[in-house]
Amino acid sequence: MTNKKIVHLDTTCVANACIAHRVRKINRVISNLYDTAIRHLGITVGQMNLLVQINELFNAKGVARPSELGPRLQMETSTLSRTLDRLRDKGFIDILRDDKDGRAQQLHLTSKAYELLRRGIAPWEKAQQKATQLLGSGGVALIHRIDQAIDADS
Amino acid sequence: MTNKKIVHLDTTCVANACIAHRVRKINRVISNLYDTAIRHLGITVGQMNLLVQINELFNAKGVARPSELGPRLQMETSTLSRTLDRLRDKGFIDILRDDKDGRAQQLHLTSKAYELLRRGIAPWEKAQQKATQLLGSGGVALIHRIDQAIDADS
DNA sequence: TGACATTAGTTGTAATTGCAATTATATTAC
DNA sequence: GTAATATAATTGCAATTACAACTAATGTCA
Repeated sequence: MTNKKIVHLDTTCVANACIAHRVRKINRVISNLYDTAIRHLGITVGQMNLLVQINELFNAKGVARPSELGPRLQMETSTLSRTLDRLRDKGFIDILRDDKDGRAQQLHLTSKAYELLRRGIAPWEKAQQKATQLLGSGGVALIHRIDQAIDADS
Repeated sequence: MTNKKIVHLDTTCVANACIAHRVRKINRVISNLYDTAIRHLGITVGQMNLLVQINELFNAKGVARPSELGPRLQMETSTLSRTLDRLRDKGFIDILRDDKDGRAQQLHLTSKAYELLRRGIAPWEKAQQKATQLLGSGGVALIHRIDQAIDADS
């Protein structure tokens, strides 16, 4: 009297092995950690990271363009476009036409954005600490390695 | 004549270290891989994984309820609720009231869902292979460990 | 039994994400 | 120099995600 149940389809392999399933789950948990930590600033992790990347690009090259942010973040142009709109509507960036190239745009952080980033660093660090605890130092190192592999691949 | 540029704010630490930034980026790339592989089936990775989890729960316990899927996937009830609605609208599941508990529901895969899962396994394997190549075998193992750490934490 | 708390699920609102199709500008090739 | 091609960004559509506030049913305890 074993095998009482009729199993219509065995999906254990997919269930146990699927990388996408796990990555998406990890993403939900980690993103939530940071979103919760900075919610009181009226911004999400995605938005904060975007502001940071704009700042990095600007500091490194003197100019930040959407066309460079997309590949850097492995993000669709359309997604980026609308996230930038939202950041502009919230007063965190100015979106200017590029003189040299009529198709392109230049992104500038406003003083409100600098202020926000300054205030955001402490709560970000707390979330980062929790995430590190959750992932373990090996996990964190690995996330960085995977990230580099993805950049190299693209 | 070094330091020509005025750097308003140094965000290199956040830019280089942020775990959320990387996890979200990895999620975009990996999810895309699977979505592309199974798009012709008219379903997304998220939906396929949900069907698989419903099947797993059903095979293991004889019944699959939303209230068990949420914690299992680290997903909000509200998100789950609407994803299930969509799967029902597409004809992949039946959502029945639970006799024993008037608040709860029982989820049943339809034959259309079983058919879909059978056809989905081959493309899933191809995506899985690409993902494994991208992450490396050590990477895959660590993703699993992180996933377990998250489950243990909750 | 009846009040209070807990649990299961839904709905309003908003952000993130991507595909497909489109507009507008710039570049290349002939 | 014009035609074809490539690049930058936007918009329509749909799915994923979560918080907050809600309804409905169950469980507790006094």
